[in-house]
Amino acid sequence: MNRVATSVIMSPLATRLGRLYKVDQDELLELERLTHSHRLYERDSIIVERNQRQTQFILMIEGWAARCRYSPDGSRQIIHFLLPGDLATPDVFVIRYSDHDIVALSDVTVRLIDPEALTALIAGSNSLAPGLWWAAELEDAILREHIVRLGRRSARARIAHLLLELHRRLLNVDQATEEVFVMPLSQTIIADTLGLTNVYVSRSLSQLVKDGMIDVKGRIISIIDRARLAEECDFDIAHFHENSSFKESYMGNN
Amino acid sequence: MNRVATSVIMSPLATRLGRLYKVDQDELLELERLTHSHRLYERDSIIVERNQRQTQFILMIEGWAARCRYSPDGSRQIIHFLLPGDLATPDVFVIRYSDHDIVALSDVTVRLIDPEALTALIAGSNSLAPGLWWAAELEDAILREHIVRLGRRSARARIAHLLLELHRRLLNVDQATEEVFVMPLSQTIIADTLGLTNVYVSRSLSQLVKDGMIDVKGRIISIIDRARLAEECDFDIAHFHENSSFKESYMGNN
DNA sequence: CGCACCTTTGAAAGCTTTCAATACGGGTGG
DNA sequence: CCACCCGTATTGAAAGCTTTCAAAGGTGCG
Repeated sequence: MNRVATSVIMSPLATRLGRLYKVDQDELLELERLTHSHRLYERDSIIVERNQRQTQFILMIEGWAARCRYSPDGSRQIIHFLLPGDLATPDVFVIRYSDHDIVALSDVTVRLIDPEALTALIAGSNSLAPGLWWAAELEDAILREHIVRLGRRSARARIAHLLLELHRRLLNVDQATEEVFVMPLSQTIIADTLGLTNVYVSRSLSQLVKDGMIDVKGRIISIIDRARLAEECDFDIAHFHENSSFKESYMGNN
Repeated sequence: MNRVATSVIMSPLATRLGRLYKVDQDELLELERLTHSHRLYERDSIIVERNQRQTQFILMIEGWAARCRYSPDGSRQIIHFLLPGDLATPDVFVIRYSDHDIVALSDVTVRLIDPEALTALIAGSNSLAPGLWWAAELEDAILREHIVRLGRRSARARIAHLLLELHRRLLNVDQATEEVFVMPLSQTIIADTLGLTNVYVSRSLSQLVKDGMIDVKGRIISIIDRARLAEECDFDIAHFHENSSFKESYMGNN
């Protein structure tokens, strides 16, 4: 835990960009070698604060974080989970003040990159810009999916859908096997994500277990019957845009 | 209705970018003069279809449209409203196939711009790229706000919040007065947006009217008591990022 | 005038929350 | 090694918000 990855080992972001969006390996290495510093955050600490001036391009290396908003009554809505390889502040180039908090849900390691250094690197590359842009668009797609989940699905289906989504995202950064993954979230955090209460998350989750679709052992989730799970919540991986490539984009060499 | 704006009159997008993000007027004129074609869509027609290959940068000129997703049971979730001046396909540069539908909610006029022509224009400009990027980030902020709305607010508050948000967005493109705006949406469409039923939208909306917060006459909405409305739903315009400027961004000349 | 679409209203049912109490699990100290 | 503790998870019963089903009332337009 909290060990800082060395530069020779590909970061989770590079893994995703290379594997899923066919970004050139050598340009990914440039990204890895870019001057930067790592920073650790303990669980429950604030990585970015709402209304705070943003100055760094922040990249998730290890651990889980979340974008969230707090309401006056103290309730919290988790907007998006940030996993290893995700861009925490893709908007640092054009937005000065963050409109939400980013909090660490586990101990977290991030990389801080100077926006101007990144701009310079991108200028000398032809696959990095579309690659990073693709990663940012991927988050948008997940946000849209989250809206559908909140607006049109039952508690059971919301939970099933979230599990499948997180599993897929972890698979894409080599942090899950085909059937098992670690989800460091309390049921209260899941509730804050899905617009439910922790009590009802407990009830619904144990129903999924009883129905033989998943298995839960502490923070370890096993997908037992993916087909039934996916059918129940209308899960579709199309929105992960995994069959794209920068070479086929309008920013590629086509 | 459906009259095509001439190139000399600033499009709603240019209005927003100039006024809210301080993009240079002359560069905005370049954008207006860019080769392009207009296209009309009737109400209920499909502007972009899910899984369809995207090829054009589409700009909303007139009318309302929505990003939406249909579930197997036939229910629909509206993800985001597209108003005049909005970017319908900001992701055309890096995403090949759309993950959702864009449908016309009223008769709609759009501008179709060739992505490569836009790329060329942006390359010769220094405020257009951050401007368009800012507009895209603004949509992200609205999506995040929508998630909070769906996850953590009552039906009443969801409706109040949506009304205030749409009012603000229309104000920013000169399509509303301080108190009144036209919302060409049936209550069923509002329900599809807010994760409710049309019946309950009707009940909640008439409560807001009875409580003297708003007035509804057909499609014309009047904000009567903005303060109370905003307080009830915790509305905050910070996420519109209206006090930013490209000159203060990492892509500006700072 | 009549049809199509939209809104309103009532009553019953349903999903989820609330409140409150009990159980579990992992780490610490005796 | 066991007792204790704290955060987390589970369970029950009652209440509440929203949906469903159904029917009636409006509104605009050909």
